[in-house]
Amino acid sequence: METSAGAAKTPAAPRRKAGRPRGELLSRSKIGTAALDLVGEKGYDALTMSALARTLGVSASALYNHVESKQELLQLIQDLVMDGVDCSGFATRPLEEALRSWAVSYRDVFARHTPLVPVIAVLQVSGSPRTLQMYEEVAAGFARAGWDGPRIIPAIVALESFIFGSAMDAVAPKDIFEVRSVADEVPAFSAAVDSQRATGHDAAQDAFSYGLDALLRGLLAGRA
Amino acid sequence: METSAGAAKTPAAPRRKAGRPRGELLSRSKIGTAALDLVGEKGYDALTMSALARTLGVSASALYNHVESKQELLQLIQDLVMDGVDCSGFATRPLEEALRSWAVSYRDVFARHTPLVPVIAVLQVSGSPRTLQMYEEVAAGFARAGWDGPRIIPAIVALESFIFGSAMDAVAPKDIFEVRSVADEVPAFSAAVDSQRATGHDAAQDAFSYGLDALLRGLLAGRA
DNA sequence: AAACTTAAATGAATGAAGTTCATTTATTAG
DNA sequence: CTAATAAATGAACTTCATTCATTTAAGTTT
Repeated sequence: METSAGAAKTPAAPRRKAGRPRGELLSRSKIGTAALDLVGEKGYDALTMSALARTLGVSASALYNHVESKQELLQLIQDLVMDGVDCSGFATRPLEEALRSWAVSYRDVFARHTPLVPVIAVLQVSGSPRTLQMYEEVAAGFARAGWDGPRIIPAIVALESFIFGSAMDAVAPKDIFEVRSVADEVPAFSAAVDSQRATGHDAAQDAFSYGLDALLRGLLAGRA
Repeated sequence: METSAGAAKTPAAPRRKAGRPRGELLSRSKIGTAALDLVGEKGYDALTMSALARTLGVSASALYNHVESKQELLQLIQDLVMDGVDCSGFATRPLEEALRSWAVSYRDVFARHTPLVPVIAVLQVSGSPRTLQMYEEVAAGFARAGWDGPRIIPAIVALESFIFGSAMDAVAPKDIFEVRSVADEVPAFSAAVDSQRATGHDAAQDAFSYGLDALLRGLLAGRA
């Protein structure tokens, strides 16, 4: 990271040599976990540099000795959050099954952390150890199932795109498609909305289930 | 909101009755198109209330007579942007073909407007006439192809989720998967990355193409 | 032990952004 | 003519992220 090829820059990485006032107040990992705790308790709106500093008993500017920007703070959180994604299936179970449970837990995790979606989608994976580890397990699963090398990354990215989109969907208000007021202007659409609603299912959940099935079936069929 | 069924709240909707100083300086649609122009020229970072007001020859606070918040301004832009999505296929061509060209143009449009993705994903469709019209055409396409009512909305939402995710992907730096520095820790993944790169294709483009094919195939097969 | 070096915390200051509000302006209705 | 009203103004407010000069407290060196 700090060595040669351009990656995230660690700012004055604590070299543990000289003077720190009271015992070990701050560190990147303490900042990261405190931020994640704060988000868990009060949500992303409450995650400000000064609020975070307050929970750490420190001033806001002190954070900048360990983290370059709020963007980088979000990356720290993102990597921690990745721990919640279940990759256990790839080692033992058939690819389709492993992918399905991975995708479900991946979506659930990011539905609880939607503000991270735009962050991670554009993030250098090499900066996030846990994220990298996840990709390794998934890629190994594909390889073990005999997939062509050049197809593996596109398949993963396609699944992720669907997962991220679905995570944002999952937190949308349930009445996005409320169109009774203009039903006559959009008859086919409002009929479709009504008949979906009549099933009693959550639309976002249905879309994710159907979509994931379709995507997996399409991907796995296309390979054979 | 103020009446009964929740819809977009028009703030003090210009009732065209009494006093306006000089001839028709502002209106919702003028604000919307000016905002879209500004974004087109200088990007979303340059879209601030005061910068927008400046291009309109007006003070920032004046905008709040027509638009409730910046969030609502983004919704105005979103609806205008929807005009760029090509829905022409649904009227004339077979469903799969129509969906494919719709999805491609939908992704392209939002790849140029990624900051809108989190906005639209959570937006009441009834507030956006053009968006609503788009849904109508798509839903009608499904219905004409004989789809079950309750399956139509989930299919559309699943496609949209994939499209939004792919749009964000399309603007990610091309070197997100640069892992040479840690290749030995993630052998399967870095092998996959290398073999994809060897094809010379753009990874995001490949992922979108493969994924869209897979998703369409899966959706359309699942119905039969 | 005194002097030097250095990581790290402080707190005040900056600047950008969205938003509010009392006031003014100019038009139209009665 | 007067009253009512929509709409623009500009100053003020708030909340953030971020910067910087300074201070604090540990090690290191001589």
